[in-house]
Amino acid sequence: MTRQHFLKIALDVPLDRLFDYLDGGLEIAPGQRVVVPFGRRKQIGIVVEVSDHSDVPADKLKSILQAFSNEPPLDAETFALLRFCADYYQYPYGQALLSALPTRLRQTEPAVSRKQHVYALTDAGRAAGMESIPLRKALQWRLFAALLQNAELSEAALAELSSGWRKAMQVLTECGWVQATEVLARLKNSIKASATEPELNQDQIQALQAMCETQGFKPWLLHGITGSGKTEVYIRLLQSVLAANDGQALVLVPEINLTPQLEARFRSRLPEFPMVSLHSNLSESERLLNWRLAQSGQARIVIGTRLAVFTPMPELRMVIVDEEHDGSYKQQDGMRYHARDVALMRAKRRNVPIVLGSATPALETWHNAHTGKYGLLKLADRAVLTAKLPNIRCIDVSKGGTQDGLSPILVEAMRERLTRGEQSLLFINRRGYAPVLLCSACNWIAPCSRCSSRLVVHLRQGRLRCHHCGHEEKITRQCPSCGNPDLHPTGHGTQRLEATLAALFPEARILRVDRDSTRRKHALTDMLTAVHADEVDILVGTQMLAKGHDFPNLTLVGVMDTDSALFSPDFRAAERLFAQLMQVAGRAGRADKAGEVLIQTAFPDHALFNALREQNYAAYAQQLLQERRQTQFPPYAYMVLLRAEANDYGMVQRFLTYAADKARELSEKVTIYDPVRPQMERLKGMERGHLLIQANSRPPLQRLLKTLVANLSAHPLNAKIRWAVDVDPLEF
DNA sequence: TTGAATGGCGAA
DNA sequence: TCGCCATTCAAA
Repeated sequence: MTRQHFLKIALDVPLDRLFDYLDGGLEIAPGQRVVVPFGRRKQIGIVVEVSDHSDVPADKLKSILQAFSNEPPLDAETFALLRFCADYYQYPYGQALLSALPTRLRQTEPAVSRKQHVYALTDAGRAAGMESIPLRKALQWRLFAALLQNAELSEAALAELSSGWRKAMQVLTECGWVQATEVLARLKNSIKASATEPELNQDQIQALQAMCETQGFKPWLLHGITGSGKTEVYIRLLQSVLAANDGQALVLVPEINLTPQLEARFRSRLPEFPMVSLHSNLSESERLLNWRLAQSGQARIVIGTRLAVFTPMPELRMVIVDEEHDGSYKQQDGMRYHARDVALMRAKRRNVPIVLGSATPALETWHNAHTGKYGLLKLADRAVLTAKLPNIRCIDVSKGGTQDGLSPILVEAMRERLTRGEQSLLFINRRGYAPVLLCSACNWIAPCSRCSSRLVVHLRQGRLRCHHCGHEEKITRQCPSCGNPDLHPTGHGTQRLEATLAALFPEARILRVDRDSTRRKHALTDMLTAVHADEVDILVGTQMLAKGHDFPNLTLVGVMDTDSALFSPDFRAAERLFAQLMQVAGRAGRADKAGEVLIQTAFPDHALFNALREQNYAAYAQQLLQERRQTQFPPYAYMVLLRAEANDYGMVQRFLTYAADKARELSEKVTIYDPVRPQMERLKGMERGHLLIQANSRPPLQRLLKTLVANLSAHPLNAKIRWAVDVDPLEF
């Protein structure tokens, strides 16, 4: 008689335990994906362990229905990493594990990813040229033209050109002008590089030397301003780490927008190392394919957004987290992990180095670099020696003097750029026309019905919009409170600024870049291309423009209104504002032209601006850290936020009060504050509240949370309200 | 989370 | 007493 095996299986259910199943006579290994009966439905599960005993009564055990034995199993390292995360972030293990997989692997069907191809012109095609395509075949023309511009095009890229590309491409292939290559094959024999290697400066050389000398786990903070050549350091590092063996490297970037840029640069400089990207804009099948290529070790470089931090990589030798201070690394629902922190943990468990790159590191990181926990490497100079740091000045607007939000000095500076044929960028962090609709008679302000926020005026569409819940209504002419027909859009948004500028500089070509104007697919890329082609004189945009884009002809950056962040109750507001302004300032004068940054503020003497003028992150960070130490905020304390929301605040309050009492009863060396309402009290019709828990070290917090979460799950209000534990919260 | 089981309560 | 809804509980 064969020995009975019990399978401990992780399921996508909100229960922090594994479920035992019988193997049904199948040969099953840990890491295998299986289909099991659960209640009265089917569920996908991952076998975590094969054991020869079970504590579950025999009559309760069921057999698995199906096993996907031909799929490569999930490795032990990934299990361990997600087990750690599930514990640390107080999230059910099964859900943590399943949510780290591509969607295709979370379905009960076998996961097939169709073979992907890339297309490139053949020599014959190149020789034949565009002329050989019949004039009337417009689509073939477009495809051919695109292939002339790009060495190769993926199916995804082609699908963006036209949905009917396959047929036209088939004709081109049959003529022998175009060659299709399977993606896997291409991974093995990549195209040869043509890009030249720039000379390194002294800082870069030293940084590389330091990093290459160490072995095993070592976190490095690579601190360098925009344009100081961080990317070049990454490239050289990847070269040296990957060339030595069959290793893999993981590169994280904050936003999808930034992956193509970095990817293109890596591809041209590191052609010998097959690379895949992972982010949520990929199609399901593409994501699965890339994930599998990483899992099999064929992809040597994986570049992706936060979700990529969990990608199985059997030969992982190095991790890079670019713009490590960026808040996008924090997952804001489900398992609320911070990808930078998970990456650090992963590197530590794997015993490999990790590089955190930033011009304005998170204070947590800066602190670690100064206590010696991380190695600190500075890139002080701009890598291109001719490029100068921008000149940053504040314009005092405390005594008014602005017209439609613009000060004469800023207008004059813009006029100068116009006459010189250079570009200006106005940075304003408010989209829409005006942030409020105000009644001049009774001071009524148009509110959102579902959130505790104001409706934003979108004049062109004639609508009022809530930027928090998406609620929309028509602009009212009459005040619903006093009947006064004189409602005024008040304050300035991107649309209004655009209109103001159009009136001020009728001859200028103005482009607005915000979430509204870039909603269309590829809109952002098209706009950036236009800026590069000098088809734009003045750019008006939100923080979207702050990140990662290099505009060589841009010599003036105007910053409109950031004062609210100076006095925000959020203790991280100043840190974030500084990072943001540094980043926008970096847009000015990157090539051979000196840039100028003008900041309109009513508080020109604020310490933040003083530090910014000198581009002295270190000094300002030191000051902020001192404040944090005095007030016992992170990084001098560890925080956990218990968030709760329900239709009725009474329930939220009862739940949080219970939680607070319970926590106080359980706590050792932990501070429990009283439940409070967040800045956004109501969101999408839900009344919100939260409870802050704080301690000087992590272990007591973790111990408390474990019991507290178990208690709360058993609480009668558990089902009635939505609640979540946010460990190391960024937003309050 | 989902789905089944339980129990309260108004209508018949 | 029936049937409907809301609440509670188990899931291997």
